[in-house]
Amino acid sequence: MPKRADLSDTFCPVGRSAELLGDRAVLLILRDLFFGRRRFEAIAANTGLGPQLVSARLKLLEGEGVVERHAYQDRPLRHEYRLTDKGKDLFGVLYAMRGWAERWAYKDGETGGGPAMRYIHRACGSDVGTATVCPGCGAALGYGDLKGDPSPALKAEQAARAG
Amino acid sequence: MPKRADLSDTFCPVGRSAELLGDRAVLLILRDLFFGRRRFEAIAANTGLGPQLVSARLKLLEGEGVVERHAYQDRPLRHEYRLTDKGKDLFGVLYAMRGWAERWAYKDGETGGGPAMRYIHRACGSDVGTATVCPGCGAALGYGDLKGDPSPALKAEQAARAG
DNA sequence: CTTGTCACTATGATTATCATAGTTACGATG
DNA sequence: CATCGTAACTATGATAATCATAGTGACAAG
Repeated sequence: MPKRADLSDTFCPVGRSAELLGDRAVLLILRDLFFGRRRFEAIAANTGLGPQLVSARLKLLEGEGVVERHAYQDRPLRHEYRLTDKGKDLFGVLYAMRGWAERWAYKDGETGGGPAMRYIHRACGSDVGTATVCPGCGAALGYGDLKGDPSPALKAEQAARAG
Repeated sequence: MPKRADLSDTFCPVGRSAELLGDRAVLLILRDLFFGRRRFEAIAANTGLGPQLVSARLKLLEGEGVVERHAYQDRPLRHEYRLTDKGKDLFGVLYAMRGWAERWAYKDGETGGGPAMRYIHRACGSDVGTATVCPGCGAALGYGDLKGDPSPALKAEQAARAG
């Protein structure tokens, strides 16, 4: 493609976010990072993206201050990727995407009755459904407040991709 | 690009959303639709996207049931685009993106002190900041509950693009 | 000293994107 | 009645991002 117009200097906040988030690969990598996958190969395998794309996007995310490269061993030198505070704060976006998909993107019965991914409010134990506020205790929900529980179908899919 | 892997049959809800939302043009068009721009030319002008891209993405969004084409006059025949209920339900995603950008994507003073886009809770009049729950009355916030108020800088930028 | 793992980089074919220009249908202006 | 203007597109060609596949470097284990 030709060089796309730069949105990083627009005053519109959605435009600024779109510059980073309007990209399939970025979204999938962030999802995996939130899911706890920190290693390059694990991310590449689960997302199905080629190593070149994963590499490019992780560099981009690092440059944006959303992700940090961290050596987890010295001999041989190996790195893992972690979300920074700025990165963790993107949880609201991914959680909203998940909520929308749970409500609209599945055929009846496709997930076996429940959601593809259940979230439990750690503090009170309630299943929060797709709400932004805990239906049990009324608290606002952020990353860290929630415990994800993938459905059997989702778990099987991920296991298959991990090879 | 080569044909990218299809994510519409993954069990991961973020993956399904990413198939649609992991695209700059889609995000910008949705933003404009939420902002009240319904006409093709208005969207093309404000987003800065070429007519071919706008056309392709509106067709995609229509096919996904997110947008509806609606004739607003007969002679000559003219169409406008409106969000369906499924489309309006994407507000949470765009709102989360806006919140993240307001918190992280601006340099100090760049917006003149306040947010680039203020949101007021219609029911109680509170400025909601970037919260998902009204800080004034505690209600959960959705599209329709909020009244957007662009900062002078953002208003000027949009006026300039409208030509 | 061959095999395996991890984190990448290199290469080449494919195709989406952009900028620009053109089209269709109509109404209004001169 | 011929041109101009507007809205909503479609057509064309150059450019560049993406994918699949293969290869690299550093080390450890067998």
